[in-house]
Amino acid sequence: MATPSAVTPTVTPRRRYAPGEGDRLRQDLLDAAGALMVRHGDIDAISLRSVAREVGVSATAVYRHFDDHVTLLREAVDASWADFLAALAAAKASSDDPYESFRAMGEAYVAFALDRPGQYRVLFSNKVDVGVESPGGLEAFGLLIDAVTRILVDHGDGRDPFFVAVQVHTWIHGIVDLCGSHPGLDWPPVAAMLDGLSTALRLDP
Amino acid sequence: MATPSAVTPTVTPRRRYAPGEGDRLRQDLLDAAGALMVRHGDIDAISLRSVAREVGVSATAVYRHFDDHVTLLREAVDASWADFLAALAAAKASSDDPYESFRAMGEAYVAFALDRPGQYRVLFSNKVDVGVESPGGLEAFGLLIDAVTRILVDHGDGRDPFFVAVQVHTWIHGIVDLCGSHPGLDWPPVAAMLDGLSTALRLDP
DNA sequence: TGTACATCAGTGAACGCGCGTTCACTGATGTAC
DNA sequence: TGTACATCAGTGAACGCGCGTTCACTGATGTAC
Repeated sequence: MATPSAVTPTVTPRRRYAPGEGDRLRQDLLDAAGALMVRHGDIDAISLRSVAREVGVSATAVYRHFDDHVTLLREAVDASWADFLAALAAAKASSDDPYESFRAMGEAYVAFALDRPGQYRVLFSNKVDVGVESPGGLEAFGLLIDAVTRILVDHGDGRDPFFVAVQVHTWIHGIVDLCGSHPGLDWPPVAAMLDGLSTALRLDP
Repeated sequence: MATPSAVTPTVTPRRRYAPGEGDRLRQDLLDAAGALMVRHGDIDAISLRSVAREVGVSATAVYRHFDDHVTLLREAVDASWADFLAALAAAKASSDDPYESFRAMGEAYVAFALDRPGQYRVLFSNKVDVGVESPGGLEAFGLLIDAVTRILVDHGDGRDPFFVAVQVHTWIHGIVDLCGSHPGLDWPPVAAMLDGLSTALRLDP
């Protein structure tokens, strides 16, 4: 048996950034933490050393850019919220029609949650003992209230937009969280579930 | 300053079980694991040593009753499913009226989830990389399909009971998971959300 | 183009900790007499 | 009632591991000449 990779090792060593470019490692670390979130779906499973390993750097190098482990994770979570918010905002702005805009938001929400269930879980299924609320979540919820309000106004529907938005959010969260957590079961198609949601909540055109 | 507890230590040492009674420690360990689930809401946070510590026993003692760490946790999760199932079944059987029975199930579901959010999370918000489906979950879902079917029949409603049961489950899961994960936000009252659910899904009398 | 050098991106050894698991053991208990 | 003893519930030290964090350091890079 020849060992063909004896000369060319499988892991090419990382090239260090040039002086002045060192801050790029900071972004690499945040990206790596995001990738680990996607893979593990549990923020507690993301160690400082695993992030460094993912980038190909020693654990000590992390301390050049972040105060400590929790600071790194906090920033990575904030970046995930920004991703999520951007996806939702783009979907919302994709149409002037309230119904199409709402529907696009729902699809973007579901797509984000099912494409990256781990990352979604980190954002929305936080630990019981977490204390602080993320501003990203509130901002995303604001987008939803706005979209629902436009539909209710269009319908001349007197329901409370906040309450209906909570209904939409709890339901859609339940759909993606259960489907994402138990992909082995044969759920109805997501599109059918979204149709069922907007019909039941009378948010159809 | 006197130290009044110098003679009577705060932690009274555990009395060992008598010969022949040793199996009782097994139940104590499962109970302790359940208590830690309630507290942490994350099965990965429950170490073998923490369960032993909770009971007041050395880590080694666990091995007299369980093969290893994962066997202990698996049995503890199974016991939690049994708890949940029993609560749901009792609520279902509490009335012959399909609507009252359904409503009682909903309230029992919510009560379980909000009283013990950690335990609920362990059961329903499993990790992304978990492989096996629990039979307890399927059995509980069977109860729900049955309850929904009775209402649809009573209504002469032709909808697919499975689909409607999935709608109920996803929604109610979303409600308790979001409310449980973010208790700091001012959600509408749970009773109002349950009313909204049965109205929107036309499961009212 | 060639070389000396200061900068600063990144390293590697070490620490104390909690973990799962093993091993040989200890000593409280109920029972037989 | 009193004592010797076998049983077996539970212990404590030890292991190798990955973790977060610290410390003193190294050596690749771009630049000045």
